[in-house]
Amino acid sequence: MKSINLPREFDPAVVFQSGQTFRWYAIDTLKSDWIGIVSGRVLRIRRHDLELLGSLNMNQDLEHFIPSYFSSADDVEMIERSFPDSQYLVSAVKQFRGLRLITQDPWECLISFVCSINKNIPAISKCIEMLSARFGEKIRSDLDGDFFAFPEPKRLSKATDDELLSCGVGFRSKYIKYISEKIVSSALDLRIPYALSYANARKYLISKLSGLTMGVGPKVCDCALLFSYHKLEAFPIDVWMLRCLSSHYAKELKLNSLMRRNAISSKTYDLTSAKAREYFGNYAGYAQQYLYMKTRADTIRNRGPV
DNA sequence: TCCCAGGTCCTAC
DNA sequence: GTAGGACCTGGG
Repeated sequence: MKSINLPREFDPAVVFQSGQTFRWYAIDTLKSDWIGIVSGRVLRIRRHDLELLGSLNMNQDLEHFIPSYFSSADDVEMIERSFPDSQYLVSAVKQFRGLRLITQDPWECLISFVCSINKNIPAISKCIEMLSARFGEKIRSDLDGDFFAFPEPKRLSKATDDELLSCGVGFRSKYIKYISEKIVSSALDLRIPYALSYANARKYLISKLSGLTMGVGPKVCDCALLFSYHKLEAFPIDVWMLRCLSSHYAKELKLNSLMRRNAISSKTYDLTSAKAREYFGNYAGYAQQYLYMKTRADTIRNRGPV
């Protein structure tokens, strides 16, 4: 299997620890060697080369898939030049050089971020692994240990509540069921948002999936739009971004007392993310990701791992 | 043991 | 319309 070159501005240790994706694992202490399970494939990255170690279908077209998954067409230098003049953002970009927003499968991304609700990152990864091991197809590979693809909507729609609960999804089980049933019944078509603008794609997903105990609120929706549909204006606001915006951008964004609690209303969310899009520009999603990483790193340095 | 986690939904006011 | 609480479960 010949190896495929990755984008020049790409640091796996940054990209895979940025909370965009939950199925990449460092296999050396220096974090230069990684294994990931992506869309039915087992991939390995060593420095800047990528190999395919296993797949549901060995004839898969990696030459096409890899540039798309790693968003090779993104001109990161141009994106950074488009950012506003902000010292905090400049230092974040410097600290996390090599970051890219990857382009994942929307279904896996959506369910992963539904699983992320009120969980920490290690717990999210574990939950997704358990779902895959229980409901996903086994991937043929030469490596020790078994690898499983992320389960298909059809399989999850048939899962019983007890089966889902055994994977640690907790109260999110009903969300997972509803969403997969909507896809199986064609009431929701995850291909549609590709062709829509950010605003319309968001309207589509929210109209199909918000309320009615579907579990997709503004934050989960923005994560799907940014991390799988590559809508780079999307600016997901979570607890970390709330802290970041209120500590560093309260004046620039004219925010008043965001941090009432560890949550914001959907109206405040929409207002705040609109201001952030205006301030950070067309690539606000990239700015968000740099800021997310810096805010977490600063917090961890001050008070230990979170 | 306790607090909190890449939020969302529901209820009471 | 919105503030406050509940929610499964597990990591630290």
